[in-house]
Amino acid sequence: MYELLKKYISNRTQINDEQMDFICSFFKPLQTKRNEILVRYEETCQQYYFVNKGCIRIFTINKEGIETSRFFAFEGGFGTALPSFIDQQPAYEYVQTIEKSELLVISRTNFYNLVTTIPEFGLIYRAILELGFITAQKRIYGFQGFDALEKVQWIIANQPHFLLRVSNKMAASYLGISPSTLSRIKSKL
Amino acid sequence: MYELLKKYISNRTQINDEQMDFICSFFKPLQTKRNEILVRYEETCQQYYFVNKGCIRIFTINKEGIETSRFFAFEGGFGTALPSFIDQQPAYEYVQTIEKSELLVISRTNFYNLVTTIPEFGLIYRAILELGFITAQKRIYGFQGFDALEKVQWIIANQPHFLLRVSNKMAASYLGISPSTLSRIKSKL
DNA sequence: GAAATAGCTTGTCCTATGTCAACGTTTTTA
DNA sequence: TAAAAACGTTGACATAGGACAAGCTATTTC
Repeated sequence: MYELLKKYISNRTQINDEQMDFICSFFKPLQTKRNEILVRYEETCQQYYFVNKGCIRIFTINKEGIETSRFFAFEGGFGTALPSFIDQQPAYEYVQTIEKSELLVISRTNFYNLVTTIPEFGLIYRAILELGFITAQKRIYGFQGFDALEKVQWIIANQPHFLLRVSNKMAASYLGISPSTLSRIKSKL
Repeated sequence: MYELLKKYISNRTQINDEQMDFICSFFKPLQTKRNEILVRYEETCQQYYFVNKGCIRIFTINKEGIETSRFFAFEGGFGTALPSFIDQQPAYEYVQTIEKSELLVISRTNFYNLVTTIPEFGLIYRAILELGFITAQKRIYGFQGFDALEKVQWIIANQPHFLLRVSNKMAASYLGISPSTLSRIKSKL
């Protein structure tokens, strides 16, 4: 149950078994269904999710009803409505499992307690933030000034499994192009 | 010289005068000219910059020669080629002062020493990363699916001084629209 | 302070991509 | 397993905004 999470942590910092088990004891298993919503728009996010199996999607819907996907967390990754989790303001987004999934959930309180009391876990959080920041930057760079074809090539180069794993519609809403355009581009390679 | 920096720190964490002075002692003043480059493409970034006066721009140039501006730090803000600073890979971007500026510079080594040894400074770094992440997210949301007019309205709402402070060309390259389009939109409000 | 360089504005034209619709296929539900 | 719903593909059409160029203005440099 905790193998992936332990691997995630031990890959990023040195930590003894006792502390590892202590950390894991705050993560509770959660089974979810396809398309289950974990955090709703305007809800304040109180949990951090680790994906053991399945996939989490973070997305939003604007006033015209258009969906934008912001982030996908697959097996072995963390995901939540991080801006809301951090500053405890209502989320401008939804958190959803797009497949039947198996998650490990930690409450915000316990998460920040671990960050504060266990320096190694503080490092983990720092690494999450650093990586999140770098990923967001790459996405801005990756998309700004790119046409639709270049965006698709970019995602293939940077996240090879992405197009195989998520639906056309969701992929298009992540890339900021219409499903029709994505479909046309894929048909030409 | 150090007023703004001290204000930045004391606004974000509790710290005594002695530690404050200790922290400040690692920041060295640097005068720069208009359009001076501080970090070049493919250089590995070794410094963090605090803006006392003037303005830092982070930007990149793609293979077709098109500039994209990623971030502007004004008086009282931090800026650097953060992805490169964090992971010590060559930067895919430039750091530049777009006006005659007065900076306070700290080396990466000293910066991370402070982060590690002074918990309050660790909190400052965490706050920088959290804010950077949230800002990047808002930008992705703010721009995805927006047309040119909406982008301009967005920047006016979120950074009211932005269009007054930077050139049309740079503003356009930040918004991901052409200078012509920005000019046309501004003329209609 | 004159010359040169860079930036801003605005017109014309053109293309990439969105919208809409029709049809076929896959997935879900009962 | 049958019906319904959602999704993917493709065609026809419309349009936002980019490219380019010309002229004007502001800024820099010497």
